[in-house]
Amino acid sequence: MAKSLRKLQKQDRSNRILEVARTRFQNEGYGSVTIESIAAEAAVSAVTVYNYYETKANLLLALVKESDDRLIAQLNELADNLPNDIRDAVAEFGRIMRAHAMTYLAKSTWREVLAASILEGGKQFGATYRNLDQALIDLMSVMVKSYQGRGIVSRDIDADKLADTLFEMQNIRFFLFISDDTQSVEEADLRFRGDIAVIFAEKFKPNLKEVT
Amino acid sequence: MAKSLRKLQKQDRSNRILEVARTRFQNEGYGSVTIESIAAEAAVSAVTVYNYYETKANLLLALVKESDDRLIAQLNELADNLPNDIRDAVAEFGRIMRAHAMTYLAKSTWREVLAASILEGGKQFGATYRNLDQALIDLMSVMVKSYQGRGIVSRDIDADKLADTLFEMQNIRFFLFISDDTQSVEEADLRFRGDIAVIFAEKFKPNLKEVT
DNA sequence: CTACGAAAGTTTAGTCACTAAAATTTCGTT
DNA sequence: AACGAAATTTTAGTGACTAAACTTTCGTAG
Repeated sequence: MAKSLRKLQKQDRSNRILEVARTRFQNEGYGSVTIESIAAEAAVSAVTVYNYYETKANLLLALVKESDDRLIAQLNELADNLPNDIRDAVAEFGRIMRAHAMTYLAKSTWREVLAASILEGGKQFGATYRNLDQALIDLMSVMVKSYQGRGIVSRDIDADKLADTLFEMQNIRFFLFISDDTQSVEEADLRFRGDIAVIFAEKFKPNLKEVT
Repeated sequence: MAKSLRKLQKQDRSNRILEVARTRFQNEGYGSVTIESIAAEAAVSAVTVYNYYETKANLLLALVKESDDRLIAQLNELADNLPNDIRDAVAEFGRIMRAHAMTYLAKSTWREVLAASILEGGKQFGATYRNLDQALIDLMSVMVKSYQGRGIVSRDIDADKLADTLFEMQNIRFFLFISDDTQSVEEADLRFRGDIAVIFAEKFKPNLKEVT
């Protein structure tokens, strides 16, 4: 047999809910859409929505997850076509993430996503979010290693650790960007470039060199 | 006249609410305390609580703000007694912040605080939170400049920018620490030290030195 | 020192997220 | 065809939060 009717129905209901949620959230804004109305349009009871997605915010999280593939694709494109300066590459990494986010949801909605992912903390959907992060860190790591391979970045430094630090730096800048309605994409870009410049700058006095 | 009765009463009511909230949150946990019960114990109506603090999370935020003074004091103590290595100073900065947070609230409650501060975004209480951040960045900046003054850190780098980057790096590590119930204080310390090591390490190949 | 007006608080009525449990429908199998 | 288990719906309720009507109370002008 193909797949029991029961499972197909379940899958279908789940899809319908997500589909309705997507368009409603996009058109009316996350805050103004009620679970009740999503349920009605998807022809299920509200409780069923909760059975599938636990909370309204998780429904949003599930939606966001769908866009991950596209993001990863864009970043892979960058990784396949790296600029000469690693600093430009890292800055571009951040720019792609912000641009991708902005084409997908409004800042206020992203705040709901971030808030939800923090509250979920140890639990289920929070883990989902962290999976994406790990994939992105890995990608950053590939980039860093590429520059090491080309002899641009010293082999003495631990690529994974540098990638992790750079990614998390981008992460906090993304948080701050999303948290502040007045911060433009250009401003966010500048700030992150500032971080990158500082991170890659030589910081110890040349005559007192004591880096191990 | 000293201060109109009306204002004194207002002040008193506000204090009572905060006081009740503090003990209840501490004893019963944020999630299990209802605004209704806080209002009853403070001898006001629930709506009055909302008039003063807008949301339950903001009530929590107001509470957290109270502890800021103590935190700043501890960090000032560090600034007055800096170790020889700037990396140790920055690591200690982070350690103090985490330790302070853990003595004050449980991780799950901190998650509520962080989530609320993100959701508030542009608005009022979110600004409050950002004020603390700015004070901490300034403190970090003082520290960095001290190392520059002693000739340990190069004068070529912009102290304010380095301080900003280091602070935000600590900030994201704090977020991740709070978001993950399984991450111990020791582990968080190690991760942040990893960041610091990477940030202060020389990253460009010695023979290809091309830093401006 | 009293009466009026504005400030502050309370009541009321309602929306919405979310939950537990009882009742009902529906698929799969014997 | 019929039983049992899976899944959904119904029901009833809690708690955060809000708008608006209503009431109390302080400050002051007469």
